[in-house]
Parts: sequence; structure tokens; C-alpha cells
Amino acid sequence: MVAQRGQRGRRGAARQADTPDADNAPTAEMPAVPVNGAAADPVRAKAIPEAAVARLAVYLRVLSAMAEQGATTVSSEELSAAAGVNSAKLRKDLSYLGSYGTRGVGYEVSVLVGHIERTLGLTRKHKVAVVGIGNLGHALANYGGFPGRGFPVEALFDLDPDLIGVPVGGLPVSHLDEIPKVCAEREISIGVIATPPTAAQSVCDRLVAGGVQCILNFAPVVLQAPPHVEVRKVDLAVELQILSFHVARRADEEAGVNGVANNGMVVRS
Amino acid sequence: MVAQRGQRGRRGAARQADTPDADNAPTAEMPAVPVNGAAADPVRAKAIPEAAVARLAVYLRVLSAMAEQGATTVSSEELSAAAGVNSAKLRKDLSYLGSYGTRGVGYEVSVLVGHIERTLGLTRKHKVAVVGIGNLGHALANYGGFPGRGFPVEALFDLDPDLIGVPVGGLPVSHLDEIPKVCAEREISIGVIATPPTAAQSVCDRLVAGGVQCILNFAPVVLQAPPHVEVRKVDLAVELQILSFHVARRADEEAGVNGVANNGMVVRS
DNA sequence: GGGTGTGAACTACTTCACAGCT
DNA sequence: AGCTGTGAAGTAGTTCACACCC
Repeated sequence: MVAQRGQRGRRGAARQADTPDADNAPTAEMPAVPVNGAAADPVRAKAIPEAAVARLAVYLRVLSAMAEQGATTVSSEELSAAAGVNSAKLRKDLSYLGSYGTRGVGYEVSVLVGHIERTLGLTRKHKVAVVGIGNLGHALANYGGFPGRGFPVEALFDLDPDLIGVPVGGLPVSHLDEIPKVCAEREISIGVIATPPTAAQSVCDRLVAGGVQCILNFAPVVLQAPPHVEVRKVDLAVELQILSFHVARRADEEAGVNGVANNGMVVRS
Repeated sequence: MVAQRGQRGRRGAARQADTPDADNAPTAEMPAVPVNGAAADPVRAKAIPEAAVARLAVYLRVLSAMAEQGATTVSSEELSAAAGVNSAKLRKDLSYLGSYGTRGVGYEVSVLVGHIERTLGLTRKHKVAVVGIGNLGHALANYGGFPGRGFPVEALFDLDPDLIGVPVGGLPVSHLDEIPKVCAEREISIGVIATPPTAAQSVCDRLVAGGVQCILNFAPVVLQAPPHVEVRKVDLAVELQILSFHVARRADEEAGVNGVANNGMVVRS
């Protein structure tokens, strides 16, 4: 029970964002956090929509690849095609950063890269801890300094006594009980949960106790965390089930087409 | 310049959804596919919003857990709390399935489970192929029959000659070149790409050639696929960068509070 | 001509609030 | 009295379309 009437627009307890996302919908399931500070803080300039933030990360990757191949400028048309969005959306997204394009020409790749990195807070390092060194945790730990640097893995945790002290990807595994202490000492800012679902909430609590600011949760549970901690989840089961839904929908539609031949009337099953 | 006027609402080329939500995320980032058949097909009943579909999968998990613990009915308040959403949203989501609750009482757990499963197309099995048996692929293959059954892994592929023929999780690895043939033979409907980014597009093409209907892409690239193939991506780098953005935003806000003391004027960096 | 930047229109999603069933 | 189901209102995100600049 949550019950909080008369709290219009207030942010309640459990927030949880999606990957994909929403996105990972992709996307389309975004956190209830007031990203648009507009109402919250009228002084501050318009905040960047959450959906745009996710895409900025994609643009950044595409731009980096382009820079490596020696490109110095891009048009919104080119960049948007490479990023899989339409050009209007791209331009609007970039406009949140300010006006850094040249009309009639396009954008300078290096300038854009710099601005996106700054906006996403990538000018600073974010230390990562991985909890749960099973199959997935192993994979994550071995990424060894996550994507494009900037996200060094600096702590590993597990429950299994046989794993404690064993180096994985060059870093020894510590016990779950050490999470608060070690995270605080090493100033971990992002905790990645790759444990079985039963352990996830307790791990989450310990990460929070250790002062972690963000959590990326691979365990299939809804985590409860204080509002100042940003939680995002990556949920394989949900992704597969969404795909399953689309398969089913497609099948239905085909049936529907036949139904239409049937006098244009389709009976709801 | 007119491009395609009078094509309002038409779906363009590259679609890509997020995990997230929204997307992942975050990732409020949903596909441009006309899920709401409303305009596309006025005959058909209102389709379920993409965002709701992602949540239905979560409700299903929560309900299954509740059923295991012997619960027979739930109220929207209880279920929504457990799923981390508010009750209005939950009720709206469930209403897309039809009216299966009892006013004054709540929902019968088993009935709801059945309806959600049917809606998500989980009454049918969806065979999965995992491509790229590296760290992540290994982890995925060992999941051995994905979440709650219904998603059996029935083919594995890699490029590495040392891996070909080696059984992983009880299933021998085949070569990438075999993808179209094997997928067709075994009637694979979901392909999971866990390869390095450079290989991903070619793998995607082969999966499509093999008649795969959906792709879950873990490689950090934007895939190009025909419109009848549903692609979702799970992008670790993007997730981390979104978290990074929120850390930065939070830091800014604190600075902002100080800034306000400074005459209410905050200079944009 | 070519391409950005952006208000305005539109679409999708969320939340409110209450009628109506049990 | 309690809780669902849902129109209506509100908010977030997308797309259009064109002014403006190079």
C-alpha cells in the first residue's frame, strides 16, 4: 500500500527506469523522476528530456566512430541515419545542448563530442562495483573498465566463500558484508547488481549504505531504494516477453487481415 | 522541399527500441512502431501501449511470486506497490486486457496470470538462438531455457573454430555461416546477438535470412533490419551514461541551490 | 542551395477523480 | 464501505514545417 492522495505530481516511493527502454524503450519506460526541472526550478534552463539523454549516448558513440574515421563535420541527416532516428529528433536533441551547428554546413564532430561528454557527465570518472560474480557478473567484471573508459570497475563482491579473494579480471572478490565499507573507502559511485533475485534487495541496501549514487540492476526484482539513489534495471525476461508480445500481435494482425475480407467486421476474440 | 508530405504518422526506416526503457530506459524510449492500431486499423480494438506491455511483464512476475506464496486475490494497491508503479497506472494497464477484476474486492491472481500470459503470447514457445559465445553469450546460454520457460535456447553460434562443436550448456556451438540454415530448420523465432559490435550487423542479416522474427541486441551498434523484424537493444554503455548524467545533474542542482543564494541568477556553464 | 534551430501541432503516456459495481 | 474501471485532464515526447543563417 502506498496511498498518497493529494500529492499531485509528487514523486512517490519506488522509481525504476528501464533499459531499454526503453528503452531500453526502448523505450519507452522512463523514470518518474522530475528530469524537467522546469516546474521544480524555474530559474534553471530547460532540462533535457530523459528520452533525449538516452539518445545522446548513442549519438556520442556514433560520433566517436566517425571521428576515428577522420570525419570532421556531419549533417543532422547523416548522423541521424547512423543513429537510427529521424533528423528532426536529432536536431531537437542536440538543441538541448545549445546551438553548436552551422547552418548550411552541419556540426563539427569534435565540438559535438565534447559537448555531449560534458552533458552526460563523462568528464569525470565513475567508479563501478559489480556484485554477484556468477556468469553475468564475470562477464561484466571482465569488461575491465567499462565502455570507452570513464567507468573503471574497482570492486567485486560475492557471497561464495570459494570466490572471496580470488582475482577476477585482476581484481580480488570481497564478501557481500564488506560492501558498505569498501564502497565508501573506494568512493564507488555506481553499483551493478548481478546476483540472484533473492539477494538483490539486501545488496541494494548495502550499496546505498556504502554511499553509492546509482544502481544498475540485472536481477529480476523491483528494487526499493531511497529517492536520491538512481536505479535503472536491465531485465532480460521483460525484454523477451515484449518481443513475444510483438510476435503474437503480428500473428493477430495477419488473422485480422483475413477477418476484414470477412465484411470488414472483426469480432473481438 | 517536400519530402513526404501527407504521410503523417507514417513509419520510416530504422526502428530500434530500448530496454529499458527505457529506456530500459530508460529509457522512455519506445519504438516508432504503430502499436496503437487505432489510426492504422480503425476496425480493431484499441491496442495496448508499448509502455504498458513492458509493465505487464513485471506484473506477471510479481503475480507468479504471489501465487507461489498462496495468494489468491490482490488489490490494485498491493500489486502496484509490489511492482513499483502507482495504482492508477496499474489499473489502466490491466484494463487493456479487459475487465477481470471484481469491484470492492480486487483481482484473482490466477485469472490475471492467465490473461497476461495470453496477451504477451507466452502460451506459445519461442525458440531462442544465442550468437557470440563470449563472456556474455556464455552467461546467456547457461541461463538454459530463459526466464520461466517458454524461451528455450535451441541454437548457439560463434566464429571461433575452437568453439565450434563444443557443447555449452548442453548445446553444441555452430559456425556463424550456419545461422540461416540452422535457424530455419529449428524454427528459431528470437535471435540474441552477443557478439562484438563489428560482427553484429552481419549476424543480424543472417538471422533475418534464417527467418528470425525478433532480435535482442547486446552489441553496441544500431542495427538495420527490415520492418517485419522487431529489434530491441540492451546497451550497457548507454545505461551507464544515463546514470552518469543523473549524477552530474544532481551535482549541478546542489550547485544551483548555492547559485540561487547568489541573487537567483545561475549562469549556464 | 543547403542545413540548422525551434515554435506549434500532434501523438503517446500518465495521473486524476469519480461513477458504478459488490 | 471498498475497490475497480475509465473518461477527462495533464504531461512528456515526437514530428512538422518554416524562418533564418551560411
